[in-house]
Amino acid sequence: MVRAQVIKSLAHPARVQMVDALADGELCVCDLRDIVGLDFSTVSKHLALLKTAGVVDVEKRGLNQFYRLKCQCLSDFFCCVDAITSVKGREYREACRV
Amino acid sequence: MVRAQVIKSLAHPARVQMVDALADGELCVCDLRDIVGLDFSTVSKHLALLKTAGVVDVEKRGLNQFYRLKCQCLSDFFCCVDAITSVKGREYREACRV
DNA sequence: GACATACATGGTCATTTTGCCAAATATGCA
DNA sequence: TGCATATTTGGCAAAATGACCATGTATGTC
Repeated sequence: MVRAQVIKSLAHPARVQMVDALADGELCVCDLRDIVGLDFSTVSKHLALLKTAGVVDVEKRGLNQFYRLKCQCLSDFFCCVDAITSVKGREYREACRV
Repeated sequence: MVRAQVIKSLAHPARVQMVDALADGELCVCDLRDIVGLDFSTVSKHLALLKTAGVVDVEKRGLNQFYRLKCQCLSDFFCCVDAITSVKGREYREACRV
C-alpha cells in the first residue's frame, strides 16, 4: 500500500510542523531546524523521509538546501485531520468548504 | 501535536485498507479481518487505535461490533495522498475537484 | 589552498509498533 | 445452564522509529 508510506511520512509531530511551515513557502534546513528544535541531523533525516514520500522537493542554492511542498493539497489534507480532531466531522463542510 | 496522532492512526497499510473499506459503509470486525488478512486480535487492536484517534465509531449489535467512519472527509484525505503518490500534485484539482 | 558553513550519513541505543498466541468477556441460542 | 460465536486483552518477541553524536561532503570565502 503506497498510500501508507505517504501518510507515514506525515505521521510525526516534527514532520507535521515542518510541512505546516512550508505551506507559507520554501525554507532551508536551518530554518526548519529552528522551528522544530531538533538536532540538525534529525531534521535532515525527517526531510529525507518527506522527500522520499514525494511530499517535498529540494533545490540547492549556494550552501542551502531549500525545501518546498510538492503539492498544495496538503492544506486540505490537514483540514480533514483537524475535522477529525475536533471530533465533529460535520464541521468539515463549513471549515473546508468542500 | 494532536494532528500527528490522527495521521499516525492512519499510517499503516492495514488501517488504510480498513478505512478505505469502511468508506462504503459499516463493517464488523470479521469483515475487516477478511479484508486485511491479519489475526483477529491484531485487527481488533488496529481498530482500537482508529477509534482512539477519532477516525471511527463503533456500535454493538448482537454479537457484532460494527465500525463506521466518523467523518466522510477521509475520501478527500486519501485524494490528496493519491495526488502525492502520483507525483503530480497538479492532477489534484481535476481528480478531487476542489 | 585553508577554513567555515550548511547539510547528509553512519552508528548506536532507547522507545514504539506489530503481530501472533493464549486467555478473558460478552452475547445469543438450544 | 452450557455452548458456540464474536471480539477484546494480556503477554511477548521481532521489527521499525527517533534522537543524538561523530564524521563525511559540498560550497563559498579569504
